[in-house]
Amino acid sequence: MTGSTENQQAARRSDATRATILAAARERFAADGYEKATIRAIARDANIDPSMVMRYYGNKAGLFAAAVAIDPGLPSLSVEPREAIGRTLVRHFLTLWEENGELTALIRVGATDPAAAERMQSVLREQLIPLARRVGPAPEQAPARAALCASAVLGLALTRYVLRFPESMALGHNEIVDWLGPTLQRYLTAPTP
Amino acid sequence: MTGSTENQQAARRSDATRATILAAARERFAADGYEKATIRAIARDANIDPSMVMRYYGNKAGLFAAAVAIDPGLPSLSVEPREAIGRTLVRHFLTLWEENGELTALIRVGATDPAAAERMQSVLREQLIPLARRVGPAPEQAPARAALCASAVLGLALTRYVLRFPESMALGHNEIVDWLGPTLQRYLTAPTP
DNA sequence: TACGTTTGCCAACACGCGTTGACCAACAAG
DNA sequence: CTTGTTGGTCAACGCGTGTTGGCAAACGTA
Repeated sequence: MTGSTENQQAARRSDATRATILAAARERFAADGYEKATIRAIARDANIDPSMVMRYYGNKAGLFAAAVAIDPGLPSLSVEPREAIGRTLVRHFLTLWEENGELTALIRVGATDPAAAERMQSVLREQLIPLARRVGPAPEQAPARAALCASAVLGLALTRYVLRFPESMALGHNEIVDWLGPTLQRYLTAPTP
Repeated sequence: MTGSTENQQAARRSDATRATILAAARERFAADGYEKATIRAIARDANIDPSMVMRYYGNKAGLFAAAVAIDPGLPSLSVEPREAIGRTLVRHFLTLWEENGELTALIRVGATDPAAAERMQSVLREQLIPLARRVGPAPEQAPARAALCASAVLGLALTRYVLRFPESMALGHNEIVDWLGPTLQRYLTAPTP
């Protein structure tokens, strides 16, 4: 409450710099992981001084938190036919992954940083498990079924976007949907084997 | 040739230290990744001086290379019935992963180090693709089918041993084989969807 | 014009890193 | 006992890191 009429923060002159830093940070974290993505390198990419990063984001951990603060919300799947959920999910994750590299950064960093790993786990807990509970046969199996789906999707992301196996990068979108779709469908809805 | 009768290297007094260093290095690399697993920390675990690591392994890269110098050879699958390859493969990888942590280290480091990533890729090329070519329907599809298998297996390893999702760690061995077995079986042998 | 705030750059700090070379103790051979 | 080799410790180097505080220019306002 500043007493002024403006309720939300006024647009500051430095917002452009803030955004530039954040964009450079996202690229560097996605490409190099946490330790190798140095503040100096990010600042060099953004054409500013390293001390500006500290001023605007506090410290390196704060920068990373701001860089990966996105929410990969699942689409409204309630309108989908139950037999197509697998394919729809794969398509959703595929486009999600290709259009913003924060998710690649999250895997790269999560491989060594427990905090980032927990952030990924929260997506599992708050989105994938509830979905499995809605569409699956037995509610108490939802965590296991969701975990299997996560392993399938993250496995593809790992080989394709992180490790960059040529054989995995060569797969076309439709090919991936055709192969992984039935897998997720089975993990979610098939009876216990 | 030293002129002595012994042809192969004699057992040296320092072999115990060498082994201790290597064991500590494996644990640290698996737990922390390449950058956070410092030579000083590894030496502290092994109760020796950091300079010994340099003397015996040259430099940090050499230490890591020695720590992950293992060959996850596939068992002789030619004797297996063709319909059980999926389940057999899953069981094989599962035991492989649990009894030596080098593979976890390889994923953790491969997430940020291209050299380690290439080492993983070589397993795909030299073992999984030939297998897919032997058991699959169309030889030219072998790389794609093998890449899908790798994504399934590595995805489970990622969520279970690297990110350590509780929901993934809670899965029992038989449960994993029952769910992932048919997936690999389909990736390897099913007709193109 | 004068003044306080914002935006940015520069130089430096303390720290931990990989790595090196000098030095000492234990052992084997003469 | 003497001598050369091996196993191991210690202290230090150069470097890059995250982080800090001071100072100069640009800006908005009166």
